[in-house]
Amino acid sequence: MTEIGDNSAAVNKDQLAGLIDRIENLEESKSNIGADIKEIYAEGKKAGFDTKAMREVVKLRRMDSAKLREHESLRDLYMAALGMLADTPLGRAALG
Amino acid sequence: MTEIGDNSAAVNKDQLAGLIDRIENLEESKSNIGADIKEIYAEGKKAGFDTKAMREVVKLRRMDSAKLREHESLRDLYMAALGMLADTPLGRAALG
Amino acid sequence: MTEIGDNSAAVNKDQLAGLIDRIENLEESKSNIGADIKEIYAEGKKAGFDTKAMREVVKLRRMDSAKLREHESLRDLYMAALGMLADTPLGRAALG
Amino acid sequence: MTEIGDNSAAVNKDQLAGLIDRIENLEESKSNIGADIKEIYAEGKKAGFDTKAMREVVKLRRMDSAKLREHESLRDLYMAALGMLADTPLGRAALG
DNA sequence: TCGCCTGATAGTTGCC
DNA sequence: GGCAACTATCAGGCGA
Repeated sequence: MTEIGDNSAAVNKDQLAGLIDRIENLEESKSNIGADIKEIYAEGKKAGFDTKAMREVVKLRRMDSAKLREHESLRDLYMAALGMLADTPLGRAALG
Repeated sequence: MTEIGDNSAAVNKDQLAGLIDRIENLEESKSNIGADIKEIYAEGKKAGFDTKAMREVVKLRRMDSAKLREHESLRDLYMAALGMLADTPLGRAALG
Repeated sequence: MTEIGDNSAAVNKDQLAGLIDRIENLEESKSNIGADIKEIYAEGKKAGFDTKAMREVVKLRRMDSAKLREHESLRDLYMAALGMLADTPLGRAALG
Repeated sequence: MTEIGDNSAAVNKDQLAGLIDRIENLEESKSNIGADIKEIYAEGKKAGFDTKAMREVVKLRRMDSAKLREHESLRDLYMAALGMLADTPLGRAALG
């Protein structure tokens, strides 16, 4: 066991408390932002937009386009292997 | 308060216990099946398949195709509105 | 670049189909069980039980066996790791 | 049949772009905060704290203020609703 | 009955 | 590379 004298313990206590405090503040901010985002989706919904589609747009835009295409290729390959690439726009694009 | 005599209380106790028991058994089965599914994905991964793509295939197959196309249309419409439908297979399909 | 050609699809086709099939079967079972559970709640409701209360019983019993234990072990671990904090406001707050 | 034509896209285009833009900005903030939090944990680690224990402190403090309260109110509600069960094995298990 | 909101589940990411 | 924590999505229940 390392020796924990009063001083070093005191230092650590304050230090730890400081770290925890900073983390908790940041987490609260993060949480507030989450709420804000939620509100915007709600706003979009009231304006007649489809929330699910909005979310997917955001997701697609966030994805690196190289990764995105790789993922799509793979998925389409699997779909093709299952004989399911017939009559969707997606399927046609992949086959084209 | 309704009057709850011993008999009626007894009946209800057993009945309730039975219901709860059946529910808990079913929930356990459900949970086991979840674990089984997880295993199959792991198996697929070991066989060299991309798990993420597999999941999306399952998801797409599960979706009612009418709903799926509606969702895709909407998403593409939004993407188009944002000027982002240029150089992906997806985009070309939607524009085509 | 990975080669996305006929052969790679051909080799794994049956295997993939098998995996997907097994997953879909399990998902269906799971879904059926969900329906069964729902029925039991309905049955309980017809028998005069309060559905919400029933759900709470199930939830609470689930928590009691899992989460409360986790909570305790979490607390123990925390106390062991951070015993040095036992008499600070922070420590008291966390332990209290 | 819904009309998917130029006009519907045109009408909402700016509005949609605005919403998406706001969301993306917020998500970026959120993501930055996440990075900040990560840094603080790293800082704590360098200072000799156990990261896992730190995370547990944060988690526990979060639980203490939120979940434990919920757990209690759940239990109260359950007790009120099902007081009739107070002295059955089931009841004792749930209440115990 | 519809919309909202919470709780459950699935998916992703980061750590070991 | 597997495992565990966290996040985001989805579905079901509740209240208006």
